[in-house]
Amino acid sequence: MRISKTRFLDLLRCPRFYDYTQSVGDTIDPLDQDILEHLTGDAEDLETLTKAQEAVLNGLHERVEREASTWVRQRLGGHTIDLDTSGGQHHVERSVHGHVWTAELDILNPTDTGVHVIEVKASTTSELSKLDFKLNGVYHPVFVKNNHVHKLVEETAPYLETALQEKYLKARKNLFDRLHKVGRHVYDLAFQRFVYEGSIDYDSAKAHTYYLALLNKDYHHDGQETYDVVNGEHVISLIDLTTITEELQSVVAEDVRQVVDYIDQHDNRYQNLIKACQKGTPRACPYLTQCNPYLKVDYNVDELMGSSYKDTARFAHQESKPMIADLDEADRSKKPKWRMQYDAIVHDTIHVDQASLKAFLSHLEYPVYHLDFESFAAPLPRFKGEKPYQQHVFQVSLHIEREAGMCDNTLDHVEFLAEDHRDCRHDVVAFLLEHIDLSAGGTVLVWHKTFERERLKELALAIPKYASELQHIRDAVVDLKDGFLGKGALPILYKKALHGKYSIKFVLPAYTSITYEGMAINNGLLAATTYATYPVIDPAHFDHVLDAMRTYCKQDTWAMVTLLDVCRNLIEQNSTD
DNA sequence: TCCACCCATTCCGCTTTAGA
DNA sequence: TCTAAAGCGGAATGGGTGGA
Repeated sequence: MRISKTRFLDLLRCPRFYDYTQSVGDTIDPLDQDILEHLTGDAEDLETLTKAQEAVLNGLHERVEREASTWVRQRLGGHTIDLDTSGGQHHVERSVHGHVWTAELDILNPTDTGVHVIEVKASTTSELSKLDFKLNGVYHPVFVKNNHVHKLVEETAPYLETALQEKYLKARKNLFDRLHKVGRHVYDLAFQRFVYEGSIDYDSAKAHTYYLALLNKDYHHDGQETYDVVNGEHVISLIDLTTITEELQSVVAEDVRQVVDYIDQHDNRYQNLIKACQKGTPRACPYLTQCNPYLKVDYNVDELMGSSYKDTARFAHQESKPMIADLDEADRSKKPKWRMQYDAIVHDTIHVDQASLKAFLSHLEYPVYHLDFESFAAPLPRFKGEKPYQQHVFQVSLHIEREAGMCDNTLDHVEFLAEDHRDCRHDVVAFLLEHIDLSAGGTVLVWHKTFERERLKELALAIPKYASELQHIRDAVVDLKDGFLGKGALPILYKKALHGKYSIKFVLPAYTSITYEGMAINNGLLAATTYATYPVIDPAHFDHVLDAMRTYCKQDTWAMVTLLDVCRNLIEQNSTD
């Protein structure tokens, strides 16, 4: 059998995976899954994209590879074999235990002194820097950057004092965990190395260095066409993982052996929900609901608020209680929220914390500006001051409610939409300052305030001239979600239709009749990808597409107007009792 | 005076949730 | 893919107490 890296990692999940591929068949084309994973993380939301749009999105990832390639040539010299060379990515394979293991090396870079092998990831150094640890209030790095290359601190300062050593080893251990955010990239590289070093292409007489190429989270673009070093930072960071991947070779060899055993054994025994299922992530096992059919059923224990996959595994598997209604008194009393959810399902109770809801509403000042941003995050920054994956706001919707309940869907609505890919930050700021007037008080209402507040902060940084005005808007932001979820041990509002969730996707159908069904653009991710693919949209349809985007964004803020009304009505009903 | 022990508080890392 | 906030639980810290 030929086993690619992706296939190998899937088979390694659990003993049962191989049997599923035999009996159920592949549920998702591995190639498609890779594209989806990189670009959106949610397969459902991409269904309406055309092939041309998919190609554009895929190209964004390829651009990162090209930048990495350019940077490798500049930094390390030599001659690179990559996407753009005749053969494309360098294919390698190795025969072990009667199977052929294959890998595609993103960049192979032979120089006079040795060979560099580089795996490019379209993710940032953010998680890498989170490995850093604190001792006595002082932060210590796990990777040290020298001459634009990150190396393990042990390779630059080998003698660490004992207390540091202990903490360091703990942080370092994450690099060996293939399910860890950084570790999975390291493991990928280690597998590439395993295959490469057993292939006919490998020349053991040469020195080999293994790098991960990531986007540098500390890079701020200078707005130029090409990516040069700006303030000592380059958009690509190279991580030297030669030592770690060397140590990982025995682990990979053991895992390869393990996969062969899984294939030979045809083990289809009952499998508990484990971390390797990657539930709730873009890398979730495609057979998750085959192993755990209860996950498809409404009101299962996975809906319990604040529960982890371990809780789900314990209830559903160990204790055979897959439904919230199955929970006994002891389970329910563990968390007030769990009891509330149980009551909502079993007794159909509707939870309303009148006092907290009143308090929330009394804090609102009118006019209330119902605000929503749509934005797009490009892996490679496009405009001056932007970082990799920085969210660029391209659309704003605003419903203005002058007095409680006084808001017309059309008359009190204003919007901004960028119709091309030029830097629109100034336009967005001008729009906000023109329409949001807080001089006589007022509230800026959003759903999930972290998002809009971060964008306002970035806009203030990008356009310092209006920093204080933007800060003023930012200070006036109130999260409508707080009126539902609240801050206490129990939410302010709950009913079983929420399924334990407070995203707009669940709240809207639970409390209103507003629906996004039948809309060409019906979620934020689709709006963002549509913006990203402007250049390939058929000009004959372009106006139609812009209309669809406007309709969607307008509906988002109108939904908030409606939900605020729902809150007020819940109070009124009670006070007339 | 020292130290073991208990309990309460704080710190820290990890996970979950939400937005695009 | 990214980010921040919040919650959780375990580890670390620190104060008080009592016995040697």
